[in-house]
Amino acid sequence: MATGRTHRPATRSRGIPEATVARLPLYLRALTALSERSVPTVSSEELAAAAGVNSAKLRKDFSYLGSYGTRGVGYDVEYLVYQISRELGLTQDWPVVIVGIGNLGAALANYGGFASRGFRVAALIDADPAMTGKPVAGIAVQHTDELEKIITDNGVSIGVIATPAGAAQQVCDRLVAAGVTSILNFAPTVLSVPDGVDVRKVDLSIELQILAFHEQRKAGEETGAPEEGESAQAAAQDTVPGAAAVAQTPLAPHRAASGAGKDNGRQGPDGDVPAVMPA
Amino acid sequence: MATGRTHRPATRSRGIPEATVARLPLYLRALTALSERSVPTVSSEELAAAAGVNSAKLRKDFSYLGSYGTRGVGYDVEYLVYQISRELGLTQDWPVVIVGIGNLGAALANYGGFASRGFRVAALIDADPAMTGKPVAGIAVQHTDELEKIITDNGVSIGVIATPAGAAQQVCDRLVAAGVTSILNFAPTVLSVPDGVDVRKVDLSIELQILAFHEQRKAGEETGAPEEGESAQAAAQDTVPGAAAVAQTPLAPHRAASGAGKDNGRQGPDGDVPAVMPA
DNA sequence: GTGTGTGAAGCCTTTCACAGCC
DNA sequence: GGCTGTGAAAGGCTTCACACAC
Repeated sequence: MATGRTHRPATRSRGIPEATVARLPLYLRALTALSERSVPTVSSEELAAAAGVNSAKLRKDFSYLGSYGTRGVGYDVEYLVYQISRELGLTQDWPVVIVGIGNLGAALANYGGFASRGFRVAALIDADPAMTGKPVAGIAVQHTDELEKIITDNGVSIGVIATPAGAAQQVCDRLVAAGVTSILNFAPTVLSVPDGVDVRKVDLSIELQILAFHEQRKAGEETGAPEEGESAQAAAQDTVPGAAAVAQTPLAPHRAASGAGKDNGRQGPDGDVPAVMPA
Repeated sequence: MATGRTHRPATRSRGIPEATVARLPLYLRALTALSERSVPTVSSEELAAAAGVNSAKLRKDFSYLGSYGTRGVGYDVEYLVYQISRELGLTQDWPVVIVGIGNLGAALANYGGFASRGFRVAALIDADPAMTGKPVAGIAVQHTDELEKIITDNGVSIGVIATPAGAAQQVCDRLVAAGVTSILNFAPTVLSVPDGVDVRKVDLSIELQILAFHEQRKAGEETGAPEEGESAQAAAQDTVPGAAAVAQTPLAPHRAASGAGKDNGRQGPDGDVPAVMPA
């Protein structure tokens, strides 16, 4: 590795840390809310509170984008909205396909936040012939056979996989072969993709398990041995007093996926292909 | 801060890094798959590939749990499954309530991975009287009025919020007041919670925006100025050759939430209360 | 020989604290 | 006086590389 990033003239550097990128959408949402309330400017302290981070972090984050604030005053809301949108690439239109129109796929298709952020559902795709033609969220579901054509015709570069785990790798391969270079994966599988393809993973089961871990710890503390409980628990507390222990959408290590793609044809535990993203 | 963690006799230390905790479910899933194929032992290299991480990280992670491997051989699959399950608190039963039975709530209710990991859907709750009594995933939906009673009667400590953003904070407050201490939030809002309550956030819109950011960068590189593109892109590549740039469920800073709970009554952009988790 | 367990090094992220500009 | 922008310090996570156990 020995990546670049080392020194770089601060001139609007291309080198925004992943952790910062992951928080930009948070700021953007808070700013959008302010914008709708016609708030003209906001301080780092206020915005940070609205976004659920601390102000030092926010200022540092913004410093990677440039100097968009005014000392002694704060940030211009509209201007920041624009700058962050541009940085995130939301000023352009991103056609998206959703593959796997089960309960989850339907939920995603109905998700209002799509359109408002530059994303457009270009197509819904499902392998079940019975689904073909059925309208979901006002869009007729298309059969998997059409996948390649849909991707090409619409110039889709972002795909969402909401299929059962057993189908995910195969769908992924087809998406990638057809030209998709970013994938949001809801199936509980490790996808292996070629170089240059981004995959992000959302996994309900994992989130719950992490919660259970902390929950268990709490229970253990109040009951049996208080021991030296400080570690995880105590580290909480941030800017605001009345709030703690919240893990916001965390940062993204941006690391490589596994291979071992072989046994991906296998299904997880549970019955065969439960309604939505089996474990 | 100056947290503990400093030195600690390696005796099954209480101080597993958050990043490690976030990966345990990944290992557990891979191990479960191996277990079903009756694979008796596995090396760090193999398991790491199956889980989509590199082997050094995996070994380091396991070292926080204890020395469960055998040098020159590997790890006993069944034993590891048990140890990780125990560590995550999955050997006990966790009753869970899901609040907000729209498209997403229904998807979650139908999610097969619940039961198989020690989680049990104790109740489905929705504010719409028309939903009350309707069976979803074999469970009759109950009205929000019953929320407190349900929590208490079932000893629920984990709640899932799948309501529109406008309702999330209020639901959260009621859950917490009734005794819930861990919340998985699908609504695109910053929840403010009292000390000692864990919140994890899953947000589709944010994930897509992060993808768009990288996607935009790719486009910029191949088209206009190749500049000094290496930064983000190059940092990819891990263990396996044929795979890169995957951001697996990232680590969790485990930080405090915002206040500013005031304007949470406000709705996001988009129409009013779209089907599922509006932006 | 093989593969784990782990100190040490390196990198990234967060936090601090204050100079500088309005 | 207030608030941003940012070096510097601190902390945490990942990677390296090798001793050690089987």
